[in-house]
Amino acid sequence: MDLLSAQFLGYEPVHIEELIGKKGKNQGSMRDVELEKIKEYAAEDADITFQLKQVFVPLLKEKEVQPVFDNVENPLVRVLTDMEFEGVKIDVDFLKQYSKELETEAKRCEESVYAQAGVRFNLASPKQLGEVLFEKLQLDPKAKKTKTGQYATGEDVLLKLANQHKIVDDILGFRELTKLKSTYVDALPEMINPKTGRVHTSYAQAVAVTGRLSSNNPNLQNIPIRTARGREIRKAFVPREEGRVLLSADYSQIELRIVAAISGDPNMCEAFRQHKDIHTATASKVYNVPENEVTKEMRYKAKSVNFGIIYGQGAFGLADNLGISRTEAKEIIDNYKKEFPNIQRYMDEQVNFAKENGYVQTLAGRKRWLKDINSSNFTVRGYAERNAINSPIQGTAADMIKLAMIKIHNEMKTASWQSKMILQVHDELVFDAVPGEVDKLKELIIRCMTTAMPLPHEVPVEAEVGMGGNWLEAH
DNA sequence: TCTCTGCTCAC
DNA sequence: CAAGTGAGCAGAGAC
Repeated sequence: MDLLSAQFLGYEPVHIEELIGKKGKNQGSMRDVELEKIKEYAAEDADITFQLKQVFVPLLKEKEVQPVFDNVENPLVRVLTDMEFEGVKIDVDFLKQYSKELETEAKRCEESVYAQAGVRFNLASPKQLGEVLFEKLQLDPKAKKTKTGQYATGEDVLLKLANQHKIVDDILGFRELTKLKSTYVDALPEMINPKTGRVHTSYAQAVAVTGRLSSNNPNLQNIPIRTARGREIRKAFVPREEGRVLLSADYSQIELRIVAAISGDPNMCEAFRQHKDIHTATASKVYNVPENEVTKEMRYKAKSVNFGIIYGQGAFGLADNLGISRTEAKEIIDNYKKEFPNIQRYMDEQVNFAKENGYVQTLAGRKRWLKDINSSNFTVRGYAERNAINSPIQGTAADMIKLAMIKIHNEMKTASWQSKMILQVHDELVFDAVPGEVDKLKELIIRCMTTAMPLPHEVPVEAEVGMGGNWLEAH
């Protein structure tokens, strides 16, 4: 859904691009298909449900997904429409000020790079940067190239050169600062709808193949949080009015809980049932030490393995990721498989199921078709096999939060609350709340998120909620 | 002006 | 060969 289609659900039409007098740069094809279809069927005065089925059924492939359509996607349309319509307030003054700071800092990094390189060039061009680093400065005689023959200058490549030349810090600094400035700090104020004074994202319901939502114009699902400078940007996401607060609720380790539950692995299920720190518990098993003797490094490595499992990562990837030898990586993975035997079995089962049936599915019955699963090409087949492992996990998490959103939205609507659900970021929901409703809202959110879709083997689902004067504080 | 590429942000 | 799902920016080059 997007804001435009709101008019067919009884809202006044608000079209961001028209109001700003500027066309969106990246008009997703789904959005256009959706709009055309809706216009077409609206002209025939057809029922909205029917209209949307015309849109989604061909995309999600036939009737077998009907339960997912009827129980999840169709009810979710109204929820997303409301969220898009409500939008989120942005503190423009804060961003304007921050933009200047980023500009100054970026300039300093840039000048420092030119001074150290002994030439001036366009630092924002990976092509030019590669030539400077690997031809003029000769930082790595075995420098990797991209498929188009340029030198690769991605973050991972540069980090490996960091102890060789001080220039690397300034290059990475420049990259971080200009990324933040161009993608968020300068772009967001431009996206404010003059009528509402807020930014209204569009959620795409049928773009991500796993069943996740995606967000665009602007994308509010990739607002920085990892670095200190990036995190600042979240301070600009504020309640719509004086006196209101932002509330943020996160699922805790939802994908790992889903792995545990659908694989039925006894050790991992038990760790969750006992409310243990899952990465510490994993490290304890893998390294065969008591939990109180798990070191930071052991936990860090176990965490990496846990995430790798979700993606179908192998020893090579783990070694690369952790900067350890492939022998050590293989040892860790072998131990992991031994301690959590059902996880390996689950992965094999998913791949075999896909090979026989041509698809895999989530707990709610959402399917992902994998046409390459029996390919004779190793690379192509390997990719499909990792999809077979990952999709049910990522997709089940998507099913769960969507069901929670529907329940929360229904209850808020029925009781005519003034607080609004405004954002979804895969495992997080954000609310713009009035103070008088905060307590009951917190209760509602936690209750719905944790019970919307109970997991097998009594694996508990947990969610945390925070509150504050901006998105950063709410975390 | 459009499209592709490389890169980087999120979960 | 080697880690899943997305969106958006600037550069580079085709037209």
